[in-house]
Amino acid sequence: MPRPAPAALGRAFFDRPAELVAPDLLGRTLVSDLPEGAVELRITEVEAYSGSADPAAHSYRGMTARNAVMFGEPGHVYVYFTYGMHFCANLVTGPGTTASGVLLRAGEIRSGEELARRRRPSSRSAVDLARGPARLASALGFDRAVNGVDACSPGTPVRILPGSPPEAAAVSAGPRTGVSSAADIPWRFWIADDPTVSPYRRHVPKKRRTPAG
DNA sequence: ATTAGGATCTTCT
DNA sequence: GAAGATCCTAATG
Repeated sequence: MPRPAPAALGRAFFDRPAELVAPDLLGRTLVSDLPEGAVELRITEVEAYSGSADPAAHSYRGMTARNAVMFGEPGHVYVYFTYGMHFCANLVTGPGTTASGVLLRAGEIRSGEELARRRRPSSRSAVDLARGPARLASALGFDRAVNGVDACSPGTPVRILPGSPPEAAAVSAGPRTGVSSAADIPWRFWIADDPTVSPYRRHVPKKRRTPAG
């Protein structure tokens, strides 16, 4: 007898290297089920960050208060605050507790668009609601309160529906966006020709304000 | 479509 | 003290 399909992806899915989990997340549905309401998003762009060997990963220099969740169990949500105003969200991956993760970079809102629009009034078109990692986190209502949430437990406010990933031929890969080190590693994955994928931007060091001449 | 500059504050050096 | 896994607006082609 076939057993019923699981309601959400389980721990084993995330207990693999980030660069394998990342493309496998594309095309799947992420559910944000917070008190304010539910939003569903089809994942279209991700980036893999791999613990100790990856100089671009937040975990590269060891555990800190900020990145502690990355060092825990795979399948939890790692949310960080950046540029003094934005949140971005990752899913922690394995194998084991290797402090690896997948940054959720972009997606297409499939339901709850009204709530997403309320959270992101500056987006003029629907494809822009979650086109970029901070936009995505904002559209889903992710902030500090979501950091550390287990996406694999029953009744969790964050989960990934199994769905079906895209054909390998539809997946593109390239260098990660906005990273200053290891800029050559092609660990950004996206669904080719999808309008919700964010534009690639190379890292540019921010220019300091010049006090005088 | 592409570019440039500013916003804003946590985090780690 | 300096940089940052970014976004917005305005100006320009």
